[in-house]
Amino acid sequence: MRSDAPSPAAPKTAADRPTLKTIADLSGFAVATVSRALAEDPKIAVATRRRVAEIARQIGYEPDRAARRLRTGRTMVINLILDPHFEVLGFGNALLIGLTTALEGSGYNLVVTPHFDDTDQLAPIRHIVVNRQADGVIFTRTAPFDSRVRFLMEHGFPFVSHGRTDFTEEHSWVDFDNEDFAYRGTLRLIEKGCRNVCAILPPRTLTFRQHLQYGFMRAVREFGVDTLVPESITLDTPADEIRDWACGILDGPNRPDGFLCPGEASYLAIRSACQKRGLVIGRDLRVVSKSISGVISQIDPDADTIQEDVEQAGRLMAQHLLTTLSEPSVRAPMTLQSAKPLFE
Amino acid sequence: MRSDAPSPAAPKTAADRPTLKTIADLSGFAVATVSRALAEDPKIAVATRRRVAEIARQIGYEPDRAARRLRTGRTMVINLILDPHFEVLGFGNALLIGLTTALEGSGYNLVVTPHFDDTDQLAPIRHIVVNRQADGVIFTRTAPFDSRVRFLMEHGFPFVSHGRTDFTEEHSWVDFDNEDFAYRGTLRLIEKGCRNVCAILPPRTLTFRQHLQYGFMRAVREFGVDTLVPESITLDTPADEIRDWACGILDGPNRPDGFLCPGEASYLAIRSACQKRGLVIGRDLRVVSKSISGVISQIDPDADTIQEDVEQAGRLMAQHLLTTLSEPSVRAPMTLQSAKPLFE
DNA sequence: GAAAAAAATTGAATCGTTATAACAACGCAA
DNA sequence: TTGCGTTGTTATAACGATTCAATTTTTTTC
Repeated sequence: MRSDAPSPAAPKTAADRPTLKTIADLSGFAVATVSRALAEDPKIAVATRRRVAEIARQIGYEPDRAARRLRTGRTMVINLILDPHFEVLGFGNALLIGLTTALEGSGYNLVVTPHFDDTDQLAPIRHIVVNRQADGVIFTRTAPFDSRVRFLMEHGFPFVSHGRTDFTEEHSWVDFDNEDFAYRGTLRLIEKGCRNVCAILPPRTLTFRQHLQYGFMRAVREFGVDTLVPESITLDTPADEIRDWACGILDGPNRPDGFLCPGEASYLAIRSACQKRGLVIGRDLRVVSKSISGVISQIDPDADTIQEDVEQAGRLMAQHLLTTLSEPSVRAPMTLQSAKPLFE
Repeated sequence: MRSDAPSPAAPKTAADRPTLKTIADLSGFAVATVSRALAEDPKIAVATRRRVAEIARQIGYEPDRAARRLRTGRTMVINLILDPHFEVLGFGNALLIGLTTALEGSGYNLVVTPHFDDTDQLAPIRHIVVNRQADGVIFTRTAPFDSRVRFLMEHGFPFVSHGRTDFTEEHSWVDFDNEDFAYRGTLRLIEKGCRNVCAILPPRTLTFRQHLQYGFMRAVREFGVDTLVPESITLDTPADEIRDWACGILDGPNRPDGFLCPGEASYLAIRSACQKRGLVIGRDLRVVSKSISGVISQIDPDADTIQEDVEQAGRLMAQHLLTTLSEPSVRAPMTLQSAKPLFE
């Protein structure tokens, strides 16, 4: 390593990064004093604190994350578990933007971990908890009795889930009011004259299927219209499969005249099927869809959509987690995002 | 916090996380020996290495990141700079998936940092370099004389950019062959009979504008067709502005009969304008677009698109960075992703 | 069988921070 | 003078890994 043998200049970056020792030497105080002064310890004289803070500011001191983490055990890391369905149009992006903006300036880093093996959802989380890789965890697509939630609660590990559970013990979550979305969306379909409405729902494993179903059923019961809830088709079904299925349905004897799509992908699939069958949405049948990225209204300007603000969800989740981390005793923060009124 | 007052059992998780000391005690070797054994130091007897490795495996030992980082200076972190235009449909997601999959099992963590202040692109990177927050950096939307690239090269800090620069000194990058895309896309338009083609280009600040322009101009010169390259409208222009502009153009005296859209958003905007003017893509005019998320072919099954594999770009960038990190002496890896042939 | 060489192991220092406990220096009461 | 609180400051010991420079053990050589 005789890299700087010939060249005299070129000071290696960050080789001379300031530490507490630097400030100690500069100020004349001991390292311990400097540390406590920067921590605003009341046992340190106010004059000293000011002096030290000033020097720290001048030389651009920033505490070493590794040293801190080693000493205190706090990682200053929040881990987002990226799951296989993250790729749903816009959802992941929006969430990420929300998370990072809310975390900005908090001192916490967001690390993103994938988990593509659906069979063992717990693995990445167990790894994080057991090996202390983060101070808190964030994940999506929560199940009624989610194994991740159970594990994290058992271990007293801070987390915020996107979506609720059916556990009795409280935990922090952020969720979109899917029941209200489904209720109002269905009402809308009925109001427009639909008498046979179809809802594409998430897989049975996910909690928000229940919510959507409740809202949907509540609306259809009130008005006594016919329904169709496919068994084999869910929000996670590949687009072309949904499309083909919808084509079949549209050809059938009693075809639905209204569709409720709790996701953009399913809307596009239905739309695709209509195209194939020469049907026009808004004339031959009605569709109400959730809107996340905004593509839908760009494609079909007068599509009936209800906006889910995923970026806000991200911000909320980050804020909730920060709260939980700073004051663990407080009640777990929970937020239900309301479905904004339909655009008319 | 008197949670475990009554219960005697309940071993606090990870409180007894195994360290080198644990293995040392269990095996009878010294901590130093264990450390070197796990590092497969040839000066340690093979039998010892095996013995130590076996114990480590049994008790599930995993080295402490903070301790390692403090001692060696290696953070084992790769930082992705999330920029304001990350939200472009699908791009960010795909990149993230690619990055995380390629990083899986490498020991590197991916931390995501936002940078919404377009005025100082350098700030987040300077912070990372000066404060040793990561071992390598990844970013997108590269400029011909990108300040980030210059800074990182000056400091000898490992990075991979998405997009090339005009610097003479080599550095690692991954880029889509936009020139070829533009060339072939334009040829396609001409082949379909277009005689007045319009290209929406990225802002002048970005390198890939040049590439697209070259390809575009090469094709139009070969066949001597008319062109329109808007000054005020770029890929970054908000969708509704592009739409309104396009409406104006379509109303004008010599309206283009072909559009080249190097992004999904611009395609949708053009499409939107056509809808407004009652024009049909594929009949009244032609559009060739880049496809990233796949929405386009879902909306318009017979749209002319050329696929950019962003997920692969992510994987490549991660691999390149890993290579650079493990053998810094090797020539900086660079990859030009070829535009796949048009689907016909 | 002793000296030299090679092989294997280890003690101690170090990275930058924080927490504990000890230590000065001071005034003030007894 | 002795003793006792205050009030600030500091020495020291961790946290868990790596690495240099010994040190011990084994093998080889004469």
